[in-house]
Amino acid sequence: MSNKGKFYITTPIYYPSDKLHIGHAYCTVATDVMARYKRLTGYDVMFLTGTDEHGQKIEDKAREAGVTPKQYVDNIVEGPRGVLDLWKLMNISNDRFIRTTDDYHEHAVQKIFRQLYEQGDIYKGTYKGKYCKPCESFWTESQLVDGKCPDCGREVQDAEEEAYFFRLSKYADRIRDLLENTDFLEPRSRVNEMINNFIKPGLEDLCVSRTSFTWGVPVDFDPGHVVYVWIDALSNYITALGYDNDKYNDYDKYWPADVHFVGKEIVRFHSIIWPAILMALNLPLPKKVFGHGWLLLDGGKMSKSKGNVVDPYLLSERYGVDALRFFLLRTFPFGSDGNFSNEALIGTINTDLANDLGNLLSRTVSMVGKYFEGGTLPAGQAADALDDELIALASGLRDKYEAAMERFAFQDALSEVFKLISRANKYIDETAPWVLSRDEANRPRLARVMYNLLESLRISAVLLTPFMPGTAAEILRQIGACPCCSDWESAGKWGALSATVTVTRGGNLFPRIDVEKELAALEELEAQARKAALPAVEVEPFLEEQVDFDTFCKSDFRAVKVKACENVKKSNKLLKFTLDDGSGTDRQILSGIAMYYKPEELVGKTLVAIINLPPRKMMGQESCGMLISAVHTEHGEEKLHLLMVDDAIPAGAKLC
RNA sequence: CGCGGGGUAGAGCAGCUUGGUAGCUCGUCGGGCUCAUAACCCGGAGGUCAGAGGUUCAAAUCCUCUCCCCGCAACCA
Repeated sequence: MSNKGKFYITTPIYYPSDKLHIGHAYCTVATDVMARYKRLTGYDVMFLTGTDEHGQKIEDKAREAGVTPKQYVDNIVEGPRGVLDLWKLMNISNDRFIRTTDDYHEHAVQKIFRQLYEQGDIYKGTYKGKYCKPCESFWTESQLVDGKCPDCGREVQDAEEEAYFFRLSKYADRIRDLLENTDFLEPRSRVNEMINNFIKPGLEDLCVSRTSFTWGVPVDFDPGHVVYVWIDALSNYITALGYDNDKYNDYDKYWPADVHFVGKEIVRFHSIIWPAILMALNLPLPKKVFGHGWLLLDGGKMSKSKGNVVDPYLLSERYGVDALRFFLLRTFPFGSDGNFSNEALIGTINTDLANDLGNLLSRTVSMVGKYFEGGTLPAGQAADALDDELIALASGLRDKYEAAMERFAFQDALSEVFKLISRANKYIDETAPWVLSRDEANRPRLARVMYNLLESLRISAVLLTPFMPGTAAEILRQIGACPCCSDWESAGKWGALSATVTVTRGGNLFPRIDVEKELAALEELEAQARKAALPAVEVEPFLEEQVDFDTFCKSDFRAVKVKACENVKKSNKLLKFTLDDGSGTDRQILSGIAMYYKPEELVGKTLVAIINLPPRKMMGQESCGMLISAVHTEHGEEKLHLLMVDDAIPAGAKLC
């Protein structure tokens, strides 16, 4: 394999305030595919990912959970089913993983901050904002909701705090030139967004320190200040290579980055702030920033609050990592948003992977085994004009694939591969090997047909390797490809596979999925997950208003005994109680609790009722009073318990 | 007039930069095959490309306006 030089690629460092979702997986898989592709083609690749672990939100989350911020992020990053587990499961081949809480990074950030301060690119000023006293939180004008605190809705007041600022404005012209006149930022549509929204209105200096929280890298020359996200997080791309630290020593080798893959919401930080910081540090700029689209759910974005976060861990376990990896890049154009759905996922697995690719391998290997002793093709094969189209398509595939990959057009690259897979399936129909097999004279021809199919599979498998490493290896194993006909070089050459190859029948690559059943199962799982995400127990908020003693005393609570209880006809909520209230006359009360109790289990119980409410008709029957219950919410579900008291209490006993 | 993206067959999407027969997947209808994971192959039906106007010999594609959906607006990929 020829060494073409280095390739440094990064994902954003994710914010571990919660478990990662399918959107994070999308970005990371795309980066992984690119990294594997570059390695395949002979580059020395450095692939970096990591986590951005400081900030107010994590400080808050940790407090809620009753742990230290470090314990909190440790759990999400290193804990069970955490970030590291997820990337391992998804077969992510990152060479390095950076956490912004790593010592070497923190020290480097302090050095960078100090350098920028000493050379005048960072200065001390005041940060003006709005302050909510009860919440002890700073807000910017734009964060306010109707001019009030977005958290509690109360009035806010003007406030100032001391802060350090980065002279972003100084670099405005150079940034504008970078965006408008180079292909630094892609896709191109993102450039307009940046220019119109941020450059044209004028770049303001950027607040790069905080005193309102402590979970961050301390500014070492000014206690009380912590470095804010910009310098802390963005600089990971160079500190992870060893910039300003002794942990690593690869800065000179790999910087500048060849591409930063980022989500569209952080394009601004990577295309404006990050280059400006690098300009100030007098360092080379990354060659490219690519802002990919989002995975949407039901047309809207994913968010915890919508309770619609899809769990990549679960999907990987259920369908296999390769299927999920493939689906993410096959289905959605990388530069724009895509609609994630379980139907689409299962549909893609069935159509592309099971029916087309899996079945092609299965039928091909099976025929070779059936028609040729020991699954070995004989020498002396007979070509035919019928083969030309297939061979031409397969021979030209690598170049088309490469062109698409170089544009980060994963969807197009896969689409090209599947054109060949499709063509090969058709080729089987055209050549009808089962007909050839009936006459021994056709043996040379039959062997050639099989060889052509194996060759098509081989080239496809090599090119699928970055997307589905495990699957591609299994295909190559089954068709008997040796390492020398499994590399990038060989993918561009028809005929690399030995003519007398021996195949090995294996299991099905991707079993077909029963769509209906599977969707129902997934919905059930997601419902459970949603439920688990809701608070375990919630109770009604307490009333602020006071009730005076006399009013309270007017409510006549009594112990009552259930003499009979039955469902009310045509009602699915109401139970009809016949009660002994100690007066000697039966009392009838209707209560809307049929979904919580069966009538027969209540007979004989001693309950509590208020008996001096005005009688009220429900479903044509009179209810004289109300039974008292305790209510609360569990995982979003209403729960109710009738108040049952000691049976030693006689009917009619007054509660006071 | 804050900015950006989008509105193309029943569903989901590509095509739009560089105008010239409207394409893919699923679904549906019909046919073929039997090697294979009830998979594979062929064919049909189904679209006034959101609406209106303009440029042009020619517009889904370029320009103008209108309507609708979504996202962003200092840190959720």
